[in-house]
Formats: sequence, C-alpha cells, structure tokens
Amino acid sequence: MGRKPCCVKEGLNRGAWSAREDDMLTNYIKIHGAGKWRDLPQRAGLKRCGKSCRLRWLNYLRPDIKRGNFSADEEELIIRLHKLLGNRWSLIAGRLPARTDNEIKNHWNTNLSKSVLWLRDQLNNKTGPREGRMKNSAVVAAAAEATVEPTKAIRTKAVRCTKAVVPAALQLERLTPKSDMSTTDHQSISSSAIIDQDNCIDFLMDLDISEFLVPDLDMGFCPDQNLESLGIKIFSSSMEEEFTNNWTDNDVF
DNA sequence: AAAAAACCCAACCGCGTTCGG
DNA sequence: ACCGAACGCGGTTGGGTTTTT
Repeated sequence: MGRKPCCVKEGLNRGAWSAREDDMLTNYIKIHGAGKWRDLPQRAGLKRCGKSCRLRWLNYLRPDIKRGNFSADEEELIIRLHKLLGNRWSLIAGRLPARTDNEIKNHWNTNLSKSVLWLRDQLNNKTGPREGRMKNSAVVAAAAEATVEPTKAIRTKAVRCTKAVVPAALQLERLTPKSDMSTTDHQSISSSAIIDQDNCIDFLMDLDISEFLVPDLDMGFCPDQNLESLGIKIFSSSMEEEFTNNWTDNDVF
C-alpha cells in the first residue's frame, strides 16, 4: 500500500552529487531546458531520480542563484516575512531574489529562529548575555518585533492563497467592461470572477497573491500600483500589522 | 591530541496541488 | 468529471565540519 514511488530506486545514485554529475545535468539543461524531470535523468545519462535532479538544479546549479552568507538586509526581510507568512518558504524566497527556499529554510532553522527565541528570552530576562548572530540593529529590531505575538503568522500550513475578497462596490464597475479599457486591464483582474446569488456582499476572485507582495527593503512591503489603480486595496506598509493581527482562519483567503 | 557534542546544509521523503488526456 | 502523472512544497534526516571539553 502507500504512494507509488516517484521512480525506481534500484541502481540509482543517492547522496551527494559528484562534479561530473553536476556537469552532466547542467550541460543537459543548457541545451534542452529544465522540465520533464521524470525522463530527464535517462536522457541526460544520469543515474539519479528525477526529483533529485530537479532539486539539485533548483537549489544549487541554477546560474541565477546567489550562494553564501546572508546580508543583514536579507535577514531582516526573512524575519519580517516569516512573522507575516510563517513557514511559507517558497513565498518568502520569492521576495528574496536569487535565494532558494531550501537555503532560507536552513538559514532560518539554524540561525534566525534561535536569534528570535534568544531575544524573546532576553526580553523576559530568562537568559544572560550571549554573542549575537544578528548583523545589525535593523535585524535586531525585526527579530524583536517578531517576538511580539509570534503565533499570529498567517497560514503556516502549506495552502496556496488564490482568492481575495473584493468589496461589493467594486464589483459592477469591475465586471462592466469600459470601452476604453485595454485587454491588459481585464487580464490583470480576473477572468473567473463570480457573483453570488444574494447579490453579493463580497465576491471571490482568482488571483496570484504574490502580485500583492512587492518587496521594499525599507518597510517590507508596499502596495502594488497596478492593483491600487484598479481600486483594490489589498496591502500597504501600514496595513502589515493590521493584516497580521486581524486575519483568522475564518477569513476567506 | 583525541573524543564528544553541536552545528550546518544538501538531499531525501511524503503529501497536496496542478495539469493534461 | 475523473484519474493518473508530474510538479512543487515543507518537514526531516544524514553525514561532513567545526567547536568544545
């Protein structure tokens, strides 16, 4: 019983990748592109599971990833995003260019979470002085902020956010095409908006939540100008705290 | 100098979601 | 609408490295 394995494991290499395997995978992807991971190992001449190839490429071999120490700015942003999003590593990674979710997760688990816990204990006078891992006062401030109401992070469960509630006042306007509205304008809203039968107090609309999270290293987030121009106020820097404090599992999200 | 403990991170695993027939 | 395959995600593990005793 149980789930079917992703591939036949017999005769496959496991564990650390050799330089030769890295070369083979990199060269193959350079020529044929990434994707079709199940068939890729055979076509590339690798004795590896497709999943393993995908992970190796995404987390290590991709040319556009940055490796090495995290900067203070990056750490500050991770702490703030983690407070807001919980263990949504892929979403957090999406706001840190060139960093992988795995790397951020590891850095959080080995460094940042301890720093936040340590700071919380400090604030409660539970521990004595310790040499800090945090790089500057901004990181300390972010960590200190994260120690306040640490359980309010949104959805630590891995659930994708694909819906938003849009006030009724906006609905008719948005669903009625204006003659001068461009195709792009329509596409930026949704092609599958639904009005409920009670004449709709709110309605659900498909969206890409990442559109609302625009990085701004000074304040963490800023509103997406395109959505703002459509009258949909989803996020602003000043709303971050309110957003964090007020959303519950009962909210449509 | 050696052993033990702690740390770090690449890789693996299982499950949920999405896609395509 | 359904189902299987493929993909993507987050939690966990294993082993190499560094630090401490």
